[in-house]
Amino acid sequence: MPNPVEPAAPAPSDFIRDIVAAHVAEHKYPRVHTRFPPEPNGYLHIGHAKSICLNFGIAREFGGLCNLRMDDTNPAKEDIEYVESIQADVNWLLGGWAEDRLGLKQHDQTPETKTVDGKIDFYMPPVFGTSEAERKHAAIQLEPFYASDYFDQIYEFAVALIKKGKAFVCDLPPDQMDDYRRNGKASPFRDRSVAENLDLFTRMKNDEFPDGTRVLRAKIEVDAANIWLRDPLIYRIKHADHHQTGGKWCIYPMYDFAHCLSDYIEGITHSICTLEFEVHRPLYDWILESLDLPRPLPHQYEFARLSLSYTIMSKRKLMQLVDENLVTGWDDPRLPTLSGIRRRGVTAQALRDFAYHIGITKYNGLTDVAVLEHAIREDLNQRAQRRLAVLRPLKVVITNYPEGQVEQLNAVNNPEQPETGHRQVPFTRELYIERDDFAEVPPPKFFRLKPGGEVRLKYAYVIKCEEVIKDAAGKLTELRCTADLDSKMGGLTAGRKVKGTLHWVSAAHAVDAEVRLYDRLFTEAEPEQDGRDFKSVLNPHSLEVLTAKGEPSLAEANAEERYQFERLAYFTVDLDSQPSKLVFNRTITLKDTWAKAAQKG
RNA sequence: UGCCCGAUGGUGUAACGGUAGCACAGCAGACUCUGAAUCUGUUUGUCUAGGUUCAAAUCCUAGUCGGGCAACCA
Repeated sequence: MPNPVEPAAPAPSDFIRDIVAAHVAEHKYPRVHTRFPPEPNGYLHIGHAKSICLNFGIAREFGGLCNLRMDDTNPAKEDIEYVESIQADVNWLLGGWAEDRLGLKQHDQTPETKTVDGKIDFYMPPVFGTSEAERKHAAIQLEPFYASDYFDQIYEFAVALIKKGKAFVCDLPPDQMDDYRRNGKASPFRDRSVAENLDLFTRMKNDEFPDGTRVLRAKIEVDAANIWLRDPLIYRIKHADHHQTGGKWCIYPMYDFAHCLSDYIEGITHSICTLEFEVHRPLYDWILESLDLPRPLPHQYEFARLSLSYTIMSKRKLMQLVDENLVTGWDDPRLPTLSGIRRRGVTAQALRDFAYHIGITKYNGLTDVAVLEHAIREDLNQRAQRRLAVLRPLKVVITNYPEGQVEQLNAVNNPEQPETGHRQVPFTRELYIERDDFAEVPPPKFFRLKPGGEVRLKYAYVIKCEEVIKDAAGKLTELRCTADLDSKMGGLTAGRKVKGTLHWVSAAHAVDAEVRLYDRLFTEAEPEQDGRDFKSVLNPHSLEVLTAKGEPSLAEANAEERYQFERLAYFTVDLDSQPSKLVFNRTITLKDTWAKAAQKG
């Protein structure tokens, strides 16, 4: 199959890459090391793709690495189903681009542990740059990193913090603690002795207390202007089985405590996240700086998350669409999930091009979905095999063409990639054309077929519409046309200039195929504008299912290939497709300036 | 309300004290055996007010508007 090379896009530049470039120039770190740390509590979406392309793009451009890490510190919300889908999505998006930058770890690998001069250190280096085949050959099983891999180490760090007098066990009930924090009041348990804190924290770990009765808090500043510095909670009791560690723990670290330490343990240099974590950065730094760690510390940088018009991105709301069966599942082709986008027929390449085009800033804007659509079309135009298929058939009989005759005509597979060659398309007396390509009363500038008018049938003849046949109800059933039999490629009148060219299929040879015509899921650019319920603006026409007539070669269509049904849209084989029942998803329509002109009238 | 962050055409971005550029969208045209693609042209912009400077999108101050945070979520 054609495999267009990565377009020679200029290396992107943005404020984060500028920082990394400066660090590289001054040799601040031995190696640039980023990470992509999703929580396995939902499916990845196109917003995550922006982050993946940033983190792996940086690794790629600066000769570094990027770890895939499950940020799994809240077993109540997480599930193994999500860790599996995340791995699949990341592998797909990285394929042919940055898989050699992906940092993974061996199964059962544990952090290297050292204590030097009373300083504790844990380090978990990645395995990287191995292909699937190499891994199989070496019989090593690689998997993502997990924050839960470090629960022992993170626990040790918490103990270290207690010993330094920088953390304490707090017995305040949740609502009271919130109240104290809001008002900048010190917890009455703030000044417990190190020994008592150590004892209590150990007993928390040993399952002596029920959920919610005690927490471990960092001892920073009771009335700091930044609320995240007001003695934040770093460990809570939660009696829940964890998808990775099972029943081993009944206490789990909070995000703020686990994240910076996971970054440190993995040797991350640039910890890139979205803007809402900006106010957490002082806490990120405080924890690492308080622990007296021997290796270089990671630093956090924030960028604006992606918002797309006609799209919702919140995991919770996507889950709602799935749970309420408003879509068919997480991989519904109308969803902005990576699995949905993939099923729709969008390539990883197109998504990466999109990610590069939108840039990285700290401004919370709304990206026009047209930018995405443009990236998809550009990619598919290069790679898609052209085919003839009719979505809404209208029968045409060529009255001067011999009955029973079959001509095999040469059709170009992809004019953008001439080396993909040709295929044969059968032409006969009875054909189907697109219903929309005929108008009994043509609007102005209509240069498709009309009574008495002429059009070119692609790769075949110029035909003239002689007669319009209707049934008793007055419904159009058939067109009777004559062909200029000298007008096909190489013929005497092949050079005739006819304004319109139509796609068609031979009625006798056509294969039936289910086509799923997807459109935007919402009718409004901002589904949640002014607090309106996004479900109130669902597009009732986001999916239309038809049975199309396709040229015979479509029977051999395969899932890896992309197709353009000429003059209509790009399609891909759906995973529901069977040899006995073909199913195609419409990825995206071709640009249609005629539709726009016709609408304007 | 407090704290933090941001603001460049319709949208997204670049310009790092010295000619406001690019992409998408729009519009007009050329070409076309895809009303696609391709090509050409083109409309539209530095939030406001002060200040610094020979010179400000850029630096400073204030304001306006927008976003985020104030979970035993991440």
